[in-house]
Amino acid sequence: MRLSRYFLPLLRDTPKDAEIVSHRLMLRAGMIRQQAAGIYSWLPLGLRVLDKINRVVREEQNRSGAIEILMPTVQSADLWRESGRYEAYGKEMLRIRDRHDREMLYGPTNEEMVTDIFRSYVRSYKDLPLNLYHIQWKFRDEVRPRFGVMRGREFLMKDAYSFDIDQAAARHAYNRMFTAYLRTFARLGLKAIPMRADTGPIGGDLSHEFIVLAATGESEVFCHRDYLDFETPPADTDFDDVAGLRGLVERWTSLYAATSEMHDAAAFGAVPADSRVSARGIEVGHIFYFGTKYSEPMGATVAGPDGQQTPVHMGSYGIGPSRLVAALIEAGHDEAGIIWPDEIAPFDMAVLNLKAGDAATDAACEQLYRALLAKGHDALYDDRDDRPGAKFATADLIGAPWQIIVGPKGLAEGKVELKRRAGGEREQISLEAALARFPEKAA
RNA sequence: CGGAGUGUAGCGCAGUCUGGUAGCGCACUACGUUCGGGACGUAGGGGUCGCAGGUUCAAAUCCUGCCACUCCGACCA
Repeated sequence: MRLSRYFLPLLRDTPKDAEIVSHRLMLRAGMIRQQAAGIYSWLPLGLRVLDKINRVVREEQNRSGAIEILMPTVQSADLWRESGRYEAYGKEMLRIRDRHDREMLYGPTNEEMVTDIFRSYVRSYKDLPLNLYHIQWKFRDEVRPRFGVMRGREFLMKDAYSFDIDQAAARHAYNRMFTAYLRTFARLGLKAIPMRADTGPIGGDLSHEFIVLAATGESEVFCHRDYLDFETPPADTDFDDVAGLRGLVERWTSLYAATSEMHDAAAFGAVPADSRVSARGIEVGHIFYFGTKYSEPMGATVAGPDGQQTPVHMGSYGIGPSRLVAALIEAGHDEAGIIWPDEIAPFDMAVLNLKAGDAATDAACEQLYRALLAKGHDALYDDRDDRPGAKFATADLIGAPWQIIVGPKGLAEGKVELKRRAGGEREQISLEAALARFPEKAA
């Protein structure tokens, strides 16, 4: 992308409403625009990041055996009356009437709807296990939205729903998703620790929140230090290996870890003092097993091996990609701007033309830029006729993992500068050598 | 929903107490000089002062009502 033809509305002054660093940087980098309290437009740079997070989330969901669908944002109240939640959900649910005065709602979650889909088609235990997910906008009319997209009213959520014949099978579905979540957050460069959690209005009796430790986190959390060094399940994990996943989850839940609601001071006190971590955390994922809470009232049953109809055991599993954008910035930034993980960065590298209009510099940049595109990289080419300082500042702010700095001085010696955003390491190398650093990228 | 604030140009702010032609910095436009870590000069453009009433010769400023947004608390992917 040529910056001169892009839409990247950067701000030099920080809007006063932005309190936390991720919100400030998202506004300054032109990623989002607030439209109302807790409601945001996603501008090109922000959308790129969101899409890249979604891609990782999808890959790991698919790997675990979940199947993607897409359900609507607007739902019928009737469906929610079946589960009893239309009354129970309260003012957080945005209720709407259509032109025929039918009661509708903007979905805060999709248990009812996915259960309806399930009961409409699935008749036999032989079709289980089944896990359906979608990535869709949700609306929860929070009393007090804050921290930008960290706690918006409208937010993007990946929500998966598992259907199994009995509790033991559902437990394995839970473990599959648990494992997928560990992988997802690790791929995003985040250390997310699963913590026993309260189940809230979703219901059920088995639930974990995945918490990223961060100074600006909303909740107080307590855990064993060893979790920070636990290894991530590998990509070739066998998601059908019941015993293997059970062992994995047992290990990841063997040590103390709890949010403040579930905190047990005595149990935490039993952890050796130098292993106690008491910190703040950002909830980036939440998984639940809730048995037949929805399948029973809504009649989601299948025929078992004995021919009898039995309600299916369900679980639901949420990740907030829009919140993850903020969490990633909280975890990766410095004074100059955002430092993205390579896989999530909106652009893989920025080519900085330090003297746009200079024939030799322009030619070198063009050559570099086209070659990078041809190799499948998302390259950003800063071809604006602007001062070098402004270009460095822009590149630092938006956080491309690499900067390739091309100017007349370097070119006179046949060199360009390659700079790593994360550590700031720089080296002067030939244009060809710089290009060789970025091999063909798989689509 | 309780408490505290803020609404003046795209962003950050002054002006409001004490009513009298709407300002500053950045950004934007034009020209010139600059150019390896957010330059400088000159000349410009851009505002129903959140909205609606009221008081007054005169309202950004005073009064009343409303709306929006932010922060602290209780609640939450």
